Amino acid sequence: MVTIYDIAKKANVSAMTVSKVINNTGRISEKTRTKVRLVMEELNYVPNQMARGLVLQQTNILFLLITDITNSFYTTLARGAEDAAKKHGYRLLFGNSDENLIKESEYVDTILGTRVDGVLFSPAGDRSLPNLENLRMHKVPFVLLDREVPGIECDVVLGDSKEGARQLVEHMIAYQHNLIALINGSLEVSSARLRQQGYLDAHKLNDLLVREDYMLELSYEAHSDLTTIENWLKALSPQPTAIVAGNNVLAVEAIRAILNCGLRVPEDISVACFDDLGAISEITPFLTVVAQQAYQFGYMGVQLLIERIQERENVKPWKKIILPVELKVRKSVKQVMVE
Amino acid sequence: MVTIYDIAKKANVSAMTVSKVINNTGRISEKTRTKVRLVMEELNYVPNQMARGLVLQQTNILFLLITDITNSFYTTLARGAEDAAKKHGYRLLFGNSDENLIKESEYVDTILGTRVDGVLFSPAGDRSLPNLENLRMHKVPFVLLDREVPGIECDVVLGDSKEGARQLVEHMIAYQHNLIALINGSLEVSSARLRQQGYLDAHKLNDLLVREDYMLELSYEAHSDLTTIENWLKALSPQPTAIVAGNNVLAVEAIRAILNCGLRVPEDISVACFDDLGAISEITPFLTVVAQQAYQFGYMGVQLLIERIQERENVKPWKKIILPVELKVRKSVKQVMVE
DNA sequence: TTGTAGGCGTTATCAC
DNA sequence: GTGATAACGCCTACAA
Repeated sequence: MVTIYDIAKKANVSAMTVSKVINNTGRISEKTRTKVRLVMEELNYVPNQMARGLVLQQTNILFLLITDITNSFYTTLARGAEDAAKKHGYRLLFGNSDENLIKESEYVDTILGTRVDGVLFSPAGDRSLPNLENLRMHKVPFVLLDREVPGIECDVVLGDSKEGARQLVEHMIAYQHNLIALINGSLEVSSARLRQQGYLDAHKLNDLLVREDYMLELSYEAHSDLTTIENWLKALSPQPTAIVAGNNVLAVEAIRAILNCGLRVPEDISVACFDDLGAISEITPFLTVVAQQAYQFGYMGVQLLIERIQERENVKPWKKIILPVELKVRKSVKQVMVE
Repeated sequence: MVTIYDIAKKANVSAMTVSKVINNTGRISEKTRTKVRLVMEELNYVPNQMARGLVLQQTNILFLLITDITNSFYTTLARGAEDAAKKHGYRLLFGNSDENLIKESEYVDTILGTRVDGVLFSPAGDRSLPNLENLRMHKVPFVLLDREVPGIECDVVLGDSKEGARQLVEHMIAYQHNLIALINGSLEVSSARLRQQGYLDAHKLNDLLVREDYMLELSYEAHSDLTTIENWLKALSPQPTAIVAGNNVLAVEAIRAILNCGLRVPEDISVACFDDLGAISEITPFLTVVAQQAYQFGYMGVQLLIERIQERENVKPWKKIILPVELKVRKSVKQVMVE
């Protein structure tokens, strides 16, 4: 491993001089500067960030923890975070918790151990609280993405979940549906609660009866537990004519379950959901969705985070950004014929 | 920041004793062990991995660099790598190069600086060579994923690109197509070359004429340069009845371009490609693809990497794993009516 | 069983 | 302009 001492020896200067050349600090004559630079090139020197981080107490690295690397919402978000981080001169590292609290806490350990400068955190749910408190206790700045966690105050970037769910339901209603079910993520996740609230609000506003058994609580993560959905569907009487899904993963599972039951979408049951699918939506525009500005989640999250890192002690009030949603009407919702 | 010295002071022992408790090394009495553990809990101690890495010269961290975090092939691969890394007690960090050599080399700098133990590397293309040589020069073990790079010897996990392309073309031929075009990634990427080779082989084997202007060389990355495809398509005479795309991103772009031209898929032009799309394929099984075992790429890649890390100097021969492909016939290819 | 000394690679401070 | 010294937090080797 090449160190500044190797450089120093070969360039006939002290290690300190090398360090100064590297960091452009202090006064160095142009002659020694180029000499040192040459030797660095020659020896392929790369500064050891661990040693650097040790003394500087900062790494210039941001960490992004997402809950499902397989979901295009989060990968698009990641692209946004990446671009913003780059713009501000930070490196970005990713982690994937898989909606799993254990994995999440392992990542928090990595984060704490690695001493990254800040974290963009998409929490698995309300029970992520200890993990966040852990971060807070160790004074690691973080910004929550997509989900809030009761009990912790911080900067956060959210989508307008309640409004989105309301739009989804009202879209169904506009198409003459009045038996509208909800397949949702765990109610231990803030967005799921808000989406349920939006679902309920829309019912109330339109004088529609809410049936308790029409609301199925699952998990946002892909677990392919299709039989649960199938059994739930079969047990419902009357059968809903429409299903709103809490996110795209659940929508896909719902549709698979519907097909497994020998029914069709949208002929027999209409489906719409939160979050768009990937590029495929553009060529087979099938699923009607409430799209979120995924890229912006990441981009703005990084901005909030960097502000927070740079102000440090300067206790600004926490910011909450709520990004608007957009209904994209496609083909998975059928107009019900009124007899 | 809590250090082992803080623990030591509070527990009335030396820092060394604390270190031994943390690492389960040396002989420590049960009494002091629990005493130290208690204080660690109380003070919420987290070992500083930078300091640790500095002296140990290893981090227990693996790095996965992918070229397109937005492509489900790579995210599924990432899940596989994650699971394998976890199984072996390593942490996994991700990076996304976006098929961009500059970003790639920046990540290499991060990798080098961070002193991770090993790297899973999906190179942007042949011109990634300097980046790989950089890794090699610094003795960082790495495994190439999905693409080879001429000029560097190393472990590698590949898909059977040539065979897959051949199957794609022969599928078209079986459906009576004989005007089959190819939209491919840059020929500076090994997989694109092999896919072109498979395309050519299939033509030869079936006594089909190869038209130079039927082969369009673009980039695997999503750049939405639709007009290029549109203009190319319009200039072709006779117009192809089928298009094979080098990957899923290109297929989506091809289809969009076709639609923009006022044509339909598959009625006017059939399309099939390499790599499956995400979960959506299961509910709207539209695009005919040659699917790769994405998860296995990551999983096996980590296994190769860890073997390499642990053997270190023990110069085993390089391994090349070629994963088989699977044709999934769906609806984007039309049977041509033979007059 | 526990503690001391030295060093991993870097930088801040201050003297020359 | 340049360099010696100490420190960042931890671990190995050795001593007590």
